[in-house]
Amino acid sequence: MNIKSKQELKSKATKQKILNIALQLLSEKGFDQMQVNQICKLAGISVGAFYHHFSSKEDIIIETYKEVDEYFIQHVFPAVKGMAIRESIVEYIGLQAKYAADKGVELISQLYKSQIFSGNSFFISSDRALPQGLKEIVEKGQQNHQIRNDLSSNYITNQLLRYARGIIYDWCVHKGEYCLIKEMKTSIELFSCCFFKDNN
Amino acid sequence: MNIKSKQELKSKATKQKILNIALQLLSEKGFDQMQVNQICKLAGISVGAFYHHFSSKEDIIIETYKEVDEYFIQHVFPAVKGMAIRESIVEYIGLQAKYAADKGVELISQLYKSQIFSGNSFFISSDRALPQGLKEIVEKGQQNHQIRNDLSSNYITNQLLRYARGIIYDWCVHKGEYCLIKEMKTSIELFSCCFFKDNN
Amino acid sequence: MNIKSKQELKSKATKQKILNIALQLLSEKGFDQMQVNQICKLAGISVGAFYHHFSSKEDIIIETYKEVDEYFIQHVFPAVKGMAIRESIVEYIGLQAKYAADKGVELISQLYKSQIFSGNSFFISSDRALPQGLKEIVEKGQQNHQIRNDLSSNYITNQLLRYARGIIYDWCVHKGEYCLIKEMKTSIELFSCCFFKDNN
Amino acid sequence: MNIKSKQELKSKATKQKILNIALQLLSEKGFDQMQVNQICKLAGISVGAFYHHFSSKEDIIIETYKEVDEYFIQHVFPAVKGMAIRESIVEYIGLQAKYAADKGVELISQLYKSQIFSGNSFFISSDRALPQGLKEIVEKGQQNHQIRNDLSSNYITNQLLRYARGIIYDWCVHKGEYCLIKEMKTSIELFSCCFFKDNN
DNA sequence: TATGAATGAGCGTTCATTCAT
DNA sequence: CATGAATGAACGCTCATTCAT
Repeated sequence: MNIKSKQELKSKATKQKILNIALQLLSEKGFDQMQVNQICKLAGISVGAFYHHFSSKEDIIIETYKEVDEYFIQHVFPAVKGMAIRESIVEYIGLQAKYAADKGVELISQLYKSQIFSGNSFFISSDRALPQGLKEIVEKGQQNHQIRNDLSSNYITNQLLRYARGIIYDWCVHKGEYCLIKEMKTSIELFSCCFFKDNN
Repeated sequence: MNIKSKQELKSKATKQKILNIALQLLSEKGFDQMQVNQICKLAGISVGAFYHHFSSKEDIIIETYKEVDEYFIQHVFPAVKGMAIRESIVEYIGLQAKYAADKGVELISQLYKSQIFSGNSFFISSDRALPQGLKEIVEKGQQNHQIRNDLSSNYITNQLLRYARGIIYDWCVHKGEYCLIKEMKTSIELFSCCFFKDNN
Repeated sequence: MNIKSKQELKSKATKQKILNIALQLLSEKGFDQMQVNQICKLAGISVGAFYHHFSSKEDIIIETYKEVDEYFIQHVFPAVKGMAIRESIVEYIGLQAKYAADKGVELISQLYKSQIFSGNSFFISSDRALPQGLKEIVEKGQQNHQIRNDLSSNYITNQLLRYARGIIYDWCVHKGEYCLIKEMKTSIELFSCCFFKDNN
Repeated sequence: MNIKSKQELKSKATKQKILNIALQLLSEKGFDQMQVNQICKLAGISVGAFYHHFSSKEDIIIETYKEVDEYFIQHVFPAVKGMAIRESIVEYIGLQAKYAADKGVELISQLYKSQIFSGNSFFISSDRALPQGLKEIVEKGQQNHQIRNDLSSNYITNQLLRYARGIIYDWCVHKGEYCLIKEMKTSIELFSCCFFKDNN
């Protein structure tokens, strides 16, 4: 291992440390009440160092979504490969629910809350890995003639993701009182019927 | 009219005046850019008077909730009376969308934002007029054997409302870029198929 | 009982109620944090009623001292009548300590704290019943030739009271950790020697 | 001198500058009338800089405590070295009075006020330089058989300091109307008799 | 790379007191 | 005697971001 990679490793570790602490604070106090100063104090770094790793406070949120995408690329895509279309859609969105449940209702609530007024629209961007993955499944289903072709794959994907976000939002409003994963599975099974040709 | 009620009347008028101007500013400029000072200047009252009627700036948002049910009782219930089941459901939730569109994306965003962490769960209480009205329609549909009887009226109602809230949330995240009313109509028509016996 | 005295009784009761609640708040939160509004809410009266009974917020403090004087006139003066000079001085100031201990360290702390910057000087006024009573004892002692005549009765009285206040202040700083009554007794016995002719 | 210490030096200088100006204003106008804005304007810094160095306006008061012991170690200890016991006690406590008088009644009032409810008990800690110095004098006096041995040096020291604080508190309540230094001298001479064997 | 002192415009909020009713 | 809506000047404090070192 050479010097450069050592530095890189340390840099990555610092960034991850900042991110972890920031997310901790985010879920505890919310975006507005999470102060850059405090993150730095807890992470044992200087304010300058923070801005070396993140271009702005909001960048924390964006990085988090990148983490989600990473999770989907690493774990979800392989998991649904080879499944039947129906199952893979339910599983795919089910794993989105699992991710949210794992992160905890506090953090997810804060993310959904801050999304409403954030400048960036990373959350709903169709370019992200998460929607892309689902779109691919839908398109495969359309090629197989299992999924309706009178609606574009984009439309169907967005409908499904919006529905999923609606359920997660609902779960947040209910303060995580019910099992998100189970609820998501049932609801997606119900809703996805709208897009399949054989409704039974 | 005695002295006491005169005072009360004046007090109520002042409160309503503050509320009107505040909501005006809220939808024009957003919560953060809506300044207490400005509200007071426009309302022709002192800052102290504002804080006499509202315990904080955020209180403005909370007061708004109370208007929603009033709107439904006054306008929505009569409007859907006598319609066919399918139409009445679409219309009912469509009017929810209309209400949101009328109020403006800024105000609705604030409502959806503050719901996530509010102590009260106004949104999701089944006791409110809004869900009750929808439930009645669903039950009528079940009695007519148009709507599935294997799912409870409560379940179907909650599904529909949650889906609607999901779309409104999505509309907020998209900063009101698309027409909520049209989107809601199409989406509900799509989704409601899941609950009707004859899916065509 | 005629109408007038009924009214008077009610008035007195209201005033006492305000005073009790105010003192409760005073000891809990301190003078600055005790709000007139809150007092009124807790007492179930209007703000106007408060200002009917008290000319200002600070008046609460002044009334409290009047209560102290009342206590001394009612209970302390009779109690020390007939005692020997030495005993009566120790007893007199001892009862001051007892009063403080009864009221609790919180309230006394707040009183001592607010005294430092109060506009009124009721606390240290020589005209009050409390210092007058002690002065009489000292003068009696001087006439009996038990107490030094080279110092004025005023001077001795002030020295004793100041010393007593110093001890009470100390007790406050120590958060009432020691027994004020015992400490006061011992200390006054020690200090009062300075003013007696036969020091043994 | 390296970069780091340069920064540190500048930081310290700024903090000291703020402190000096704040204390100046404090004794001139009192705590409430001393405005953070004004401090900053006079110090030629931004409001943010003030809050970078002090967590609140009250923090100014707290910082002042730390100077007292320094003053005693630097000035008082040398001054009383070699004096006779009686003189040194009077002088020692007299210099405490001089310190208070020099600082001004406003500042000292603030100290005495905030002591009552402060978390730390700086005033009454026996570990500080101030009480330690007095205790040493008392112990020397006991070894010389000038001071009573039936009372512990601790007890006598505490009695004297408490008495002194009582007088300073009284001086504060009287808004510095009389000469604290003269009053302290006379009073300590009077009181200290209680602890000397030859009372004349 | 990293530090951390400095920026500074801007805002919500307080609350004893009054006085028309 | 009692009410309580209204006053309104005044102030402490925030905090993301920058940049000289």
